[in-house]
Amino acid sequence: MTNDGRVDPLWFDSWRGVLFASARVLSAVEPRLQEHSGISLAFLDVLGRLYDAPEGKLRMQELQQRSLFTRSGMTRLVDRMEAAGLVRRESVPGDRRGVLVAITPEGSRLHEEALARHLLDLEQEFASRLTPAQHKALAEALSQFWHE
Amino acid sequence: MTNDGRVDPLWFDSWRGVLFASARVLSAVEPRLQEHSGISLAFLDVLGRLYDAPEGKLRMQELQQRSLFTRSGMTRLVDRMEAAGLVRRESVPGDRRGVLVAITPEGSRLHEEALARHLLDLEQEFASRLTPAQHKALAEALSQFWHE
DNA sequence: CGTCAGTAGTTGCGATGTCAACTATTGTTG
DNA sequence: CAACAATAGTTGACATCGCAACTACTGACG
Repeated sequence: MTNDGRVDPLWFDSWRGVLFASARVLSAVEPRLQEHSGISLAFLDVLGRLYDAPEGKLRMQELQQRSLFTRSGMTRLVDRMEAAGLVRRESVPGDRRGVLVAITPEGSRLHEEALARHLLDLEQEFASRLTPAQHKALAEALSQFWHE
Repeated sequence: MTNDGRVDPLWFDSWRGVLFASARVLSAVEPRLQEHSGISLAFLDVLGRLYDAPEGKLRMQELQQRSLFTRSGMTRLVDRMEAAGLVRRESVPGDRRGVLVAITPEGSRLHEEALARHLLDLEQEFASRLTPAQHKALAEALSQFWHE
């Protein structure tokens, strides 16, 4: 039914590769993170950003913009992380509308442990399947999608 | 707070590239598909598989295995597509447990139109940002993730 | 043949995420 | 400085998806 077996343009396999690689690796790695550290990738992602931030704090706004979530999505994510004791909401000095999200000591500890294991999982599911030259090529070709 | 600015192994930028490329391109392209053709990427994906299948029919099982959905997810997806008149459930001759999903004429028409536009969107958001050599490298490096 | 493990698909329930509307606060402008 | 647009974040209603339990049917084995 295809218009003779080859509809796809030249770049299509490259797109499919990106799509499937991310989906397959994520679905392999996320359950393990959940199992080992009891958190989702979204949690780890936010923990990481706070961990790397000055004083371990960021505004909701900043968290949201650097992530793949919407504002309301970030609100709910932080709700859950706060309920789990990993972050704390604080007020922003000088702007009573804003909210500052601060990582707790428990959040920091969990982040360190979870990230270490997570990197091992990623190593196995993704990194080890490509050569160093391939990693270099991927990084260069695709950096434009996150580098701003 | 990072253990001095560089925790990440060498392959990390390559992974981040894959992750962000897929997320950013999807979130750019999906709303446009929705707007132009009124369907989600999941719909288009299933339509495509049926369109390319002999007689435009596949079993639930086959649809599910070739996709990124679970069995229950595929049940619900097909529910919605059937409600929209794009596919029809039929019985499998010789196995009364099974369900055959058949694309309708309306589904075929929609697929043709939606895919054409979708490829243009992908072209713009993904393909045009890389050189042919880069596409070739990506395709070769990442084909292992979908090529079964 | 009758029993019973295995397979196909659906469904209830809960988790997660979006959109649009809302509240509260800030900033701008005549 | 009063009025009003803009910004920060939250909330309610809803869509989507996975897991585990369920139904129905098939096939293998004694």
